[in-house]
Amino acid sequence: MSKSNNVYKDAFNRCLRLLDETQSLPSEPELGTLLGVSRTTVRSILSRMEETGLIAWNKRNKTVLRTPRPEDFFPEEETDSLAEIIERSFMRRLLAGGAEAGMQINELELAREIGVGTTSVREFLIRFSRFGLIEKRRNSHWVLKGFTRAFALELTEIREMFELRSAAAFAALPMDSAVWADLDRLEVEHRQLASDIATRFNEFSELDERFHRLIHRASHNRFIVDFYDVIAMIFHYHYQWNKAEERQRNEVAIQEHLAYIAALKSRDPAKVDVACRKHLKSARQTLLSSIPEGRQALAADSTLTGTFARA
Amino acid sequence: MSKSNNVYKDAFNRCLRLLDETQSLPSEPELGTLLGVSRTTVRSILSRMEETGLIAWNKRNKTVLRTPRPEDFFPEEETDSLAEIIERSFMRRLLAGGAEAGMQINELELAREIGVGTTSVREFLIRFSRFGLIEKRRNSHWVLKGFTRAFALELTEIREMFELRSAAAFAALPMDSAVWADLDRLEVEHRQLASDIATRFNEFSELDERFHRLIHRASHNRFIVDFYDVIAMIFHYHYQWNKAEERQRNEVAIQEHLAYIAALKSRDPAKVDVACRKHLKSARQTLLSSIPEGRQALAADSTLTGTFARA
DNA sequence: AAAATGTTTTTTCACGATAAAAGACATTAC
DNA sequence: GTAATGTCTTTTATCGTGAAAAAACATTTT
Repeated sequence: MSKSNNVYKDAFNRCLRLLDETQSLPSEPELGTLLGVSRTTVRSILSRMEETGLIAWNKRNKTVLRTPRPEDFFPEEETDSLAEIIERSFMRRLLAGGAEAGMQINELELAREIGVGTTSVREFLIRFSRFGLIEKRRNSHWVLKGFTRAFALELTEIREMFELRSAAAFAALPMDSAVWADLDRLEVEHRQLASDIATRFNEFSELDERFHRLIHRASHNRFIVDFYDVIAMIFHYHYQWNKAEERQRNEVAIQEHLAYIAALKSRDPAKVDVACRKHLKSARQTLLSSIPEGRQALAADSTLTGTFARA
Repeated sequence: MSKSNNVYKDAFNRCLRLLDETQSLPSEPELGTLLGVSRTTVRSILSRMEETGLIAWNKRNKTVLRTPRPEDFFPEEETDSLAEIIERSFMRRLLAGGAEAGMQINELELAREIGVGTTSVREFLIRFSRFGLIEKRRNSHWVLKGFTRAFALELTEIREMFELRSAAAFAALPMDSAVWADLDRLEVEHRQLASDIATRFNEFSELDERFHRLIHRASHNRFIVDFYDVIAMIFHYHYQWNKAEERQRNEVAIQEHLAYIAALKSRDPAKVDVACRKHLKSARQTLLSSIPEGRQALAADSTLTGTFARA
């Protein structure tokens, strides 16, 4: 199968939405920049749009012939990259239970079950290893360290260290820095979400990530910025499986963020420290409460074979 | 070529040294544990030892027939894993000059120049990326961020944060913890090295790593422990290219370590903090002084093609 | 029966091959 | 002459394959 053309399909779908909005298409290089793909892919997209009668295309003249219909789009599941597919599949197994600490991870089995080559699985595991949840035995298998309370505590310890430092650096930024405008925009978004919380509470996780990434960026330290990837990954999946009291939790978090934002705007280091600590403390509580100690197999079908096997 | 048998060759050489020392060989499983390889590899080793007349081997009876000669050993360069070969080769290019920040890294070219498959190079780059020196453009090439002053500052910022915390945790460890004995042993090694510094100054880097790893382990935080890999990698190569005043630098560092050890043994948090800061400060100075700002191509042969190409 | 050796199966590691996607070069249009 | 389009080349992403190494199973020895 060699390589799927998901880049093309995903860009095609995004291009359709663009077409729907603007009713016109720019030049090939411009479209490439807009979609984040090369001209080669842009031209494939335009070819198909011409074939399916969406546009008339002759050199620089691109005329929109009709509005995109649902059936013009590629199915969403065909637009995911292999890495995304593998990650989702792996995380589902990890969180579905039956994945106890110390178990072995079998590359070949994982590859077969997901239906991909071993190379892709290997590369995924190497990339994933920086999250601290798995570990490689030299010349041998991977070992699952498990999504345990210890993991959550170690993660939050670093997070708190990094965020306190980043927040302090943020507050010390000169007033003419562009971040203050970014912060203002995020504040507005927080207020809008707060007033609409009943219907839009599930939009918080995305806003949460943008907010914290903005703060971490003020550290101007690549290791701090990169570490947020670990936090983001954990929270991403955490939000998916822990839906209990989601609305209420998010409501509280928004208020904490607003207090945090106000503290940053005051540029008073002591106030920033207090607001940051308060928010981090409740974030830690939320995460910890979703990891019962002695996390066991939740499903009873945990057999001795499969991706995760007993050591 | 599929896969080299470097694991076997390396284990064979180590087994020869063992044979030379003990004049006998234990059972197959025991030997496997000792050498850190599987029984399959152990049996291959024994087979060759029998063939080359080193031992007589009949089931459990392994009789040593003669002492290993230099020509019995596999050449050292055949015992390196592919990952090691690629890393060394990559770092040489990186440090040899001509590798400016922003340059592209070409997987195919790198693979061809080193004489290995692309998969191995890809996996190396993914693993290496956590060191913060390179960055991947989605669906495209890697970008070299460069071994710059900024990098060194960001690295040491985290290092100092982590080590101060680890040192504090270390000092707070109960007296019956096994680490105190480890610390005592390291202290002795430091004193021995200090008295022999004229001839053995180049042994310091290895001792340095063991000392700092012991301290970091007291944090009981996998992210802190893992981060030391980044520091160790940088210092490893740093020691190789910056030989200026090596002896004097190491002499100073040993004294700082001894003061640091004394502070830890006092278990007085304030003293630990002072000693730790002092050592970290001079470690940072040493690193920074070896990275001239505006680090340019040192070699004149930097062409527009090759592993690192101008963006 | 515990622990070794002997044998077979499975998994990891590394490669070359191939389609997708990016990038470079040549040509044309404004 | 700048910026687009048209064409060709190179690189990246992914797979299947095969040897090295690990692991599992069977048999023998003490």
